[in-house]
Amino acid sequence: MNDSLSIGAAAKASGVSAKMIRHYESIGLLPTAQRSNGNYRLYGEQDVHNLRFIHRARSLGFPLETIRELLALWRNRQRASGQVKKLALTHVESLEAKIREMQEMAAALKHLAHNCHGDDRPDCPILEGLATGKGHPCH
Amino acid sequence: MNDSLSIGAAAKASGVSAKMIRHYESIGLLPTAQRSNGNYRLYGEQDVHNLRFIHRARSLGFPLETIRELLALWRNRQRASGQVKKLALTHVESLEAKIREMQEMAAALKHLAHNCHGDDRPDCPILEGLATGKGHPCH
DNA sequence: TATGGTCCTTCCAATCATGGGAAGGTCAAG
DNA sequence: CTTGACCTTCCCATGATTGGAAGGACCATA
Repeated sequence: MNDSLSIGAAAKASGVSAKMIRHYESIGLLPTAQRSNGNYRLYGEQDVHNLRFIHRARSLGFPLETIRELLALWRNRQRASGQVKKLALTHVESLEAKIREMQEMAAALKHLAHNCHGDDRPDCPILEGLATGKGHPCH
Repeated sequence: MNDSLSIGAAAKASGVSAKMIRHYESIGLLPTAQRSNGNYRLYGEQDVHNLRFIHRARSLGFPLETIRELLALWRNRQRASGQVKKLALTHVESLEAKIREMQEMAAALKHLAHNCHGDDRPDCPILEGLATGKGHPCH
């Protein structure tokens, strides 16, 4: 055996689960893996690099379709860094939009909860807020 | 015809789409709707109240299973407000956890993008960061 | 060599909330 | 009676990931 890894070993080495490695191959995010005599997938150093790249991009929240583009740019040594930066900043904007949205939810909810004594009594401004729309984010 | 609304009218009145109203009924979040002669669903004032409650709770990010509990508490006049408050604050925590996570992603990505000139040249710290793990959130 | 344990294979299904669309029934107005 | 807007049910798709079943392959040790 040379320096090839089984899918389980590649999973440990890259941080991507074996399940996901198969999935990424099936949707064409990864090239078809080499196979052993026993039909096991085999992974080399370059494959593990690819997997780690994907793992890091996922951990930054990039959707798989964007990762597909990032991989293509990564492999293309004639790429323009502007293209990469644009993908990154677009993603930052969508992250920040979601963050703002959730911050509004949390703030509205904390406001409602603040006025709720939270004991055994049935009186509850949270339910009232949900029922009437008072103290509700603009919508 | 009395004060009953069709599903489309109830959708407009509540902000919940007709598609979703049917879905909520199918998963037991809403009671089975009354039917007209022609088998159309009919909604009264109380149903629209329910739908608006659900719509507001969704807009605060509550998952449907929690909304199911909130509806039960809303209907139960012997509820303890502490139960409601607990559901609300648990949800606030999960919102804040997700917010923190996404803020870390955005910060790491902005850091990488900050060092990328973003022009026609191929040199790109963002791709390098993804490839090597430098400037990466603790993981 | 038999056997068990661990890895691998493929395929199918579930999550969560929502929406799209097909094929067909109902209803009001013209 | 036709037209068009609405309704019905049913199936499928999204995005990323995980779970499991059923079966084959590999390897160590007894």
